[in-house]
Amino acid sequence: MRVSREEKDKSHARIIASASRLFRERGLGGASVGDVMLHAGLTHGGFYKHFETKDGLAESAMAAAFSDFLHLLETDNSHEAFVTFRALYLSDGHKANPGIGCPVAALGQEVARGADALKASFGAGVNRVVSAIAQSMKGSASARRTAAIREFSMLVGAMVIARASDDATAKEVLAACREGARDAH
Amino acid sequence: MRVSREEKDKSHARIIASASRLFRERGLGGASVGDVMLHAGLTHGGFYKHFETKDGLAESAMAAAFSDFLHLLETDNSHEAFVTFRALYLSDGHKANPGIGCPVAALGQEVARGADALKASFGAGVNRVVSAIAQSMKGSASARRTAAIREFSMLVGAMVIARASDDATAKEVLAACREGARDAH
DNA sequence: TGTACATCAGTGAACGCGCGTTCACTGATGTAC
DNA sequence: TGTACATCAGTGAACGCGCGTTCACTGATGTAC
Repeated sequence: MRVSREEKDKSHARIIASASRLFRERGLGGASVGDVMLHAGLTHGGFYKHFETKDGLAESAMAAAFSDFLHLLETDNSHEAFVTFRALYLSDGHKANPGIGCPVAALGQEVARGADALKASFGAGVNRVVSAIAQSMKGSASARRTAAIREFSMLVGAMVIARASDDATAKEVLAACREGARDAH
Repeated sequence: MRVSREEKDKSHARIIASASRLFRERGLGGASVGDVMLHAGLTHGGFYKHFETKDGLAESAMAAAFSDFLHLLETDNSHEAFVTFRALYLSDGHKANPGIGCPVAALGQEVARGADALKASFGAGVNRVVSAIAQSMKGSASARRTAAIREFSMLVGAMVIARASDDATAKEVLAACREGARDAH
């Protein structure tokens, strides 16, 4: 049965929120359209009233994931906020909950094999992260940007390595990167 | 028709080499058993004379990928060899050719969602990389190890970000990490 | 404001497709004598 | 060394399954008068 315009908008938002989480948890290929719709409280057939293809959903879901992920850093650009952000990034909680964590550490490799449109919007997300981190640093604009890129690269790499390894290796990698952070400040 | 024991061993090696490359290029889910066998010059049906499941192949292929990838670093532990290794890692050539590159940057996220057995052998590969990098560094054993972990994390993160982004962002990220490397030495 | 009708969000069955895996078969290899 | 037979690597058709997508249908919503 038809639902009101308002209800449709709510469904749309639920579909994106569901996809944003499930894609990060299971991968773009690991979460089906049916899974996403079920999680949004709908059935799979209605999906195409909201998106033309699964790829279209992926793009919207990724943009939403970057916005969620950047919320702390974009609303508070103090050095303390960045220290908190980095500690959360390298935490066991982040390792265990990719669905509400960094989209780069969760989806980067699948995006790398995806369409150019997806990479373009992913690159825009990366730039938002780098700019937000650079805000909280000291030095010239270009030095801050370079440092922010290196810092973010280390965070992403550490989380990818930790999630893909046995527990002992994961613990050591996260601890080593936390230590490095302490030395640098 | 049956082939000789020697021919079977050659087939086995070709299947692993083919999988090692195709998995890194297309992902574990993106390269089918049929693709791998075709690339090895065989037909799909014979696969199960060599491996019990596709997962079993993934484990063998990943071990082979780590060995290929570590060849330079494990045969020459000089500081110069490491500088070369890092320059190659952050090169456009590595970005464009995941099939013959770092297995962590290519497959980490899929391994993270895989079975514990896969993560254990992946973690062993990570430890080989970290040990090899640490060999080429200065300082106490534990300081070298921590520094090696941070260095490798940065390399992996930079490559994941570069491959998943638009060209301009990718270029900037690889350049920033190359610069950081120069500063540190 | 009421009424008649067109619209369309959501449902659930169905589609074609590619996947991992199984299987009957072939014929050269390896082995027992 | 030669022969007869069992083994088994490789082939290609077939399987069941889940996927993205399509479609006919339903009935409440939105709109024209």
